[in-house]
Amino acid sequence: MDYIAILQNHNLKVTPQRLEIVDILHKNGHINIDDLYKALQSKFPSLSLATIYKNINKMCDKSFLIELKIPDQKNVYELTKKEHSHVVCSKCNAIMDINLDTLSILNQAKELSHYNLDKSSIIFNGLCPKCLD
Amino acid sequence: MDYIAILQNHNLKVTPQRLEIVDILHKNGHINIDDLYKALQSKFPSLSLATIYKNINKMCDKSFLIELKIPDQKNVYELTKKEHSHVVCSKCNAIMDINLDTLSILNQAKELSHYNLDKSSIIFNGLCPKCLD
DNA sequence: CTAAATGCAAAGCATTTGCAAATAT
DNA sequence: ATATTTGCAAATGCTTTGCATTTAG
Repeated sequence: MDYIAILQNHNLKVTPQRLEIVDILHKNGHINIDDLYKALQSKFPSLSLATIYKNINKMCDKSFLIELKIPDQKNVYELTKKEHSHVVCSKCNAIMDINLDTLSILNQAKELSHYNLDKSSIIFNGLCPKCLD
Repeated sequence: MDYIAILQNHNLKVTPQRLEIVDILHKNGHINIDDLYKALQSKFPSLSLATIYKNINKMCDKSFLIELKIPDQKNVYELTKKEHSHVVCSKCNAIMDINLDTLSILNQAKELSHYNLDKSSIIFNGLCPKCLD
């Protein structure tokens, strides 16, 4: 995947730090600030948390990233992609994307609330197959 | 509603501060820490934020309260009641409860994920009827 | 009487800000 | 050449903790 073009399309200068951040996000799917920091240490020993925060915030502002607020856990970040929902393992914290029939759920919510809804944040909690054993 | 009994049922001593917290929660439906603090000032000028945090945390531990993490907003708290979802106005921050067909949504999520899910957190964003005008 | 709750001040984290030096375009 | 980004240190802000005092049961 062409991270360089993606960054440029969002008016973000292409720095080595950013490329690595995007790469880690792409490989991990979802990651929190601390784990991202740890994952960056080896390649950029001098990289500071401040830089991570600045980048993550800017990327969120540009809708390049999405911030996920998960009950009882730290916020995690993921590259923006097609709308989807999440299931989270209460034991090992594994996060998985799922594609619900969001449209019908959203319509249900619109009818019930009379709000003009455009976004949904749907998160489930439970045990993943591995932790079930 | 009998707040005293409710507190006692959860092994929480009945203090004037707690009664007022529960009363405010009951009247407001959803409230964040700061607004709760402000709302308590007049009746308890000496009440400290530490006390609020201690109480809110204890009440959450006892499943007497639920913490709601809303995208781009401060966490809010509500008295635990029958499972439900929330719609939030992106403009005035009004929060409304709705009763979706959670069971079928949960089943859909179970099938897709193969997780053994037991909890869901479903939040929608958009404009409320008032802010639409 | 005992255990728990309150309120204050201090401590602890997470996140943001300011600024000088480095880097991307 | 200019504007942006980085990285450090300091500042901010939110939440928790410790402890002495008060209060509930």
